[in-house]
Amino acid sequence: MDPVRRPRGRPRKSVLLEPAALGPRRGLHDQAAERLRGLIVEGTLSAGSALVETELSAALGISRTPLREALKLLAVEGLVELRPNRSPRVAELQADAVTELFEAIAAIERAAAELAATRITHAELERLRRLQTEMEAHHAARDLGPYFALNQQIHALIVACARNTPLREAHDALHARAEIARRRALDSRARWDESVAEHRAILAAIEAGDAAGAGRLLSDHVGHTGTALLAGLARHAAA
Amino acid sequence: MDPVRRPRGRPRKSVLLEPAALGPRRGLHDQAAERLRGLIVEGTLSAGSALVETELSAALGISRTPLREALKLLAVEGLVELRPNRSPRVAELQADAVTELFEAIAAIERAAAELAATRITHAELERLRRLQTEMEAHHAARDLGPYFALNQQIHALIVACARNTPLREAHDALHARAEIARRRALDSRARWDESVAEHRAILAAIEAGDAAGAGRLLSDHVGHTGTALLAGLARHAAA
DNA sequence: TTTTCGTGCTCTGCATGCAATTGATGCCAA
DNA sequence: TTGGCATCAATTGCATGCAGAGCACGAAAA
Repeated sequence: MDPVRRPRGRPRKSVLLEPAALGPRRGLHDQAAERLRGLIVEGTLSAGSALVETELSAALGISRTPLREALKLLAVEGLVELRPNRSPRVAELQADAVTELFEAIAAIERAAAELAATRITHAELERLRRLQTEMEAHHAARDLGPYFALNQQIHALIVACARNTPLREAHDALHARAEIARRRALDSRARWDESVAEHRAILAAIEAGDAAGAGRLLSDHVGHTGTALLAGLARHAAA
Repeated sequence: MDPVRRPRGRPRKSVLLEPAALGPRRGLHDQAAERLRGLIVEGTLSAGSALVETELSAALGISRTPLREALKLLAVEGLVELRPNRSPRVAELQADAVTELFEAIAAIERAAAELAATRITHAELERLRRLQTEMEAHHAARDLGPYFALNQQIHALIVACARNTPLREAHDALHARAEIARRRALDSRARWDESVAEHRAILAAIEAGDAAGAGRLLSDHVGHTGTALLAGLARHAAA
C-alpha cells in the first residue's frame, strides 16, 4: 500500500490576494508584499497592530513561508517592525520620524533634480510639461484625487530622469511611508496653491538646465510639504 | 508501531557559520545574510556565480528557509540578483553601476554633512577630530589597512551625526556595494594624499558650522573617490 | 494584598516534503 | 544536419510539521 498521498493543495485564494493577471508572474511573496504594503498605507492594517503569521497567511490565502518573506521585505522598507520571537507589528510613524523622512526625501530629490536638469531628454521634458499642465487643470477644477496622482507622477518622473538606479530605489523605499503620513494628515489642500506654483518653478529650472536651482527648489518644496504635513498631523492628533 | 520518529536535528554547524557570541542572538536568516554579505564583498563568492539553495544551505549549516530569507534581503541591497525559478546569482558590478553608486553616495553624504554641520555635538566633534588625527597618523606611516578603517569610520560618523535614520539606512544599504568596488580597484592609494587633505577640509567646514561648504566638500570628495576607483577598475580590467 | 513561580497555550523560527517550472538531452522526422 | 518534441534531472517555490520561546493566567508563598 502506498503511503497516504494527501493532496497538499494550496489554500483557497481569498479576496485579499487576487491574480490581477499582471505581466511577469511574480512569486507569492512578492504579491503578498505588495498587497500588505497597500493595506498598511491605506490604513486597513493600522499602526501598531500585530501581524500574526497564521491569521495573515490565512487571510491572504497563502502559507506562512512566503508571508514571512514578504514581512521581512516590508521590515526593510520600515513599514513593519520585526521583534524576535514575537508577532511583527505595523510600524508606528512618530512625528520626528516624519521629519526625518521628509528630510531624506528632500535630500534625494534635490540630487535627482540636479542630475535630471542635465540629463533629461526632450521627450521626457515634454512629458513633464504635459503632466504639469494636467495637474494644473485638476488644481483649477479642485479635483484633489487626480491632482495628487499627477503630483506623484511628476516627482517620480524627475527621479527617473536622474538615471540613477540606487537613488531611485532609495526614493521608492521611502515613498510608502511618506504616503502614510500624507493620508493621515488628510487636509492636504492646505498648501495647494503654493505647491502648484513651486512645481511650476521647478519645471522652469529644469527646462533652463539650471541644476542647482532645480535641486534647491525641489528640496525646498519637499521640505515645505513635510512641515505642512507635520502641522496637519498635529492638528489631526489634537482632535 | 509508531510512525518513525527521526530526530529532526538541526544540521551540523559548518565553519562558515559560527556563533560569534554576539549580543542579541539574531535569527539564522540574519546571521546568514551577514555572512553572505561578507563572502560577496570579499570576493569569495565571485560576481555572477550561481547561488544554489541546497549547496549554500549545506555550506552554511542551515536549512533552505532562513537562507532564502537572507537571499531576499541581499537582493534588496543589490548584492544578489533574483531570477524567477532560477538560481540567484551574485550581482555583477558594471562600470556604469559604479558611477551611479558613487553619485548616490555623494548625494546622501552631502545631505548628511549639511545636517551634521548644524547638529553635531561637542563630543562627536571631538571624536571626529580624534579619528582624523589617527587617520593622518596612519597615512604618514603608510598603513593602508588601518587608514581605510578610519576613513570609513569618519564617513559613518558624519552620517550618524546627521541624526536622520532613513538617510543613514540608505547609506548603509549602498555601503556593501561600494566596498566591493573598492576591493576590486586595489590600487586604493592612488589618491591618498589628496584624500587626506579633503578630509581635513571637510572637518574644518563642519567645525565652522558651514553646512553648505561641508556638503559640497564631502560630495566632491566622494565623487573624486568614485572616479579614481572607476579608473582603477578600468586599469584592473585591462590587465 | 502583592510577589513569585508554574502551567498551559500561542506563536515564531526552522527543517523538510511535495509539486511545478526550467534547461538539458536525446529521439525522430524533414 | 536541423528543427521540433518528449522526457529527465535539477532546482526553486510553497506548504506544513515540530520544537522552543514568550505571554497569560492562576495558585502558592510572603
